[in-house]
Amino acid sequence: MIQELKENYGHLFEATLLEEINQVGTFKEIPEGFVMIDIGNYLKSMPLLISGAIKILREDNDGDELLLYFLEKGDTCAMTLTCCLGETKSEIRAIAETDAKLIMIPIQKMEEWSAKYKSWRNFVFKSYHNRLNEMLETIDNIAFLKMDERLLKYLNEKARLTNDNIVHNTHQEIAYELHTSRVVISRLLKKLENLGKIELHRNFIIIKDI
Amino acid sequence: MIQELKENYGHLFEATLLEEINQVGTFKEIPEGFVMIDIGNYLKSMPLLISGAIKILREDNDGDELLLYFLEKGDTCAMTLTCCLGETKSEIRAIAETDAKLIMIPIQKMEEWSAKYKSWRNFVFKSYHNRLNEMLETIDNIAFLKMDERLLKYLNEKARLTNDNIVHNTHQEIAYELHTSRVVISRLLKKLENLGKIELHRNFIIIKDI
DNA sequence: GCCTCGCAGTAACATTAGTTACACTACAGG
DNA sequence: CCTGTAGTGTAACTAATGTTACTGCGAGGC
Repeated sequence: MIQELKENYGHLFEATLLEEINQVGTFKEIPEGFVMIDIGNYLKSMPLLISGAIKILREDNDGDELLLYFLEKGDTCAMTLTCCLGETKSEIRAIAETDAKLIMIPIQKMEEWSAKYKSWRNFVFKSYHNRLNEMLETIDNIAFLKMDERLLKYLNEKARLTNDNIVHNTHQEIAYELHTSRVVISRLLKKLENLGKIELHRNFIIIKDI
Repeated sequence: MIQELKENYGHLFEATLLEEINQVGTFKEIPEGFVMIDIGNYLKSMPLLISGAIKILREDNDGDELLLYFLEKGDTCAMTLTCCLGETKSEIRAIAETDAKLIMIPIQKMEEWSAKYKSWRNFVFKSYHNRLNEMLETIDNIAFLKMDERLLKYLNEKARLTNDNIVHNTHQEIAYELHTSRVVISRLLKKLENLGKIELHRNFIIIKDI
């Protein structure tokens, strides 16, 4: 593990902390689609993401979903942080968007390292900072943009994440994540295709003007 | 100052920390409507709220606003925390919703106390936690609720905050905060009045079924 | 008292999004 | 090769929200 840890977090943490992480952390590989955290779960460890992408979702009372944001390499889950400390249930669902590698840290270490390592504190604060900003952007998207703009952003974000201009999703899946209906998505996608921005196929979409 | 500090934060912080806060903090009273932080500001101190309420707003490119959430007694501004650490500009606007009292802490103390006092770390983490949850709730409101439900929630929240079942706002002001138009708000308010939930007057609204 | 201006009520219409229904097609599995 | 199913395209309609335009009211300033 130490190799991947160093590569991704070496510039953030001092050697002694890296050593501690190496000792208590567990390396994990998870497959695309794996539900890492579900709403209502209690969390016993926090993840440091090495590679891949995790999508964070919110659910309403009717079970309808909404995509909040994605986590990438070098990120951790701020929700986990708050859950661990407050010992409250998870408010969100986390699903592997792609295959992913990560290191799980037992939560007791959170507090211990926060006292001991400045770099750890900074990392935790920075994670919160990033997450708050992503939440802000999500709010901007929902509140200020129309569905067609949100859709286009969504497609571009997906393409960026997977480093691939082909988005492998059905209209139905997209509709879930944007919290709307399949028909609406099909309609808007067709409009985007007519504008020459994308190319529609069964089960995948080619993004033409990233 | 020490009196109000003790009353509001005495149970959170140990005596030595309270003493430090007392030494470096500045007591401030601000009037309703005062713009404490604006978008783009750099922040040099963080506020501990003693009394009153602060509203936190987001703005889009067209200058249209959206209410994110309110801060109350015992809260601090998580955005300030992240701004201080990252030395980035503020992404939000903070306006005193009512007259308010607060203690301003120079940001250098943030890091110092985080290393020194467990209770301070917990306070900071808990603040982040609260803010993230409030952002989540805001997202829920915008994404999952219709405008009439959002409006009702807004009115009830206002009444709760000011401890008064009369909301002193024009329709236009409400429209700004919910990011819609005055006509829409007037229409929905009239509907709520017909349902017996509120009573409309010039410049204020009486909430009847809190 | 009169005038002005901000506030609120409402109609009429446009746009956006959500819903229902149905047709068509590609693909997997027998 | 046939068939079932999931995915997609599209029409027709409803609901929700946004926009424009106009009216009337009430309080403060002169």
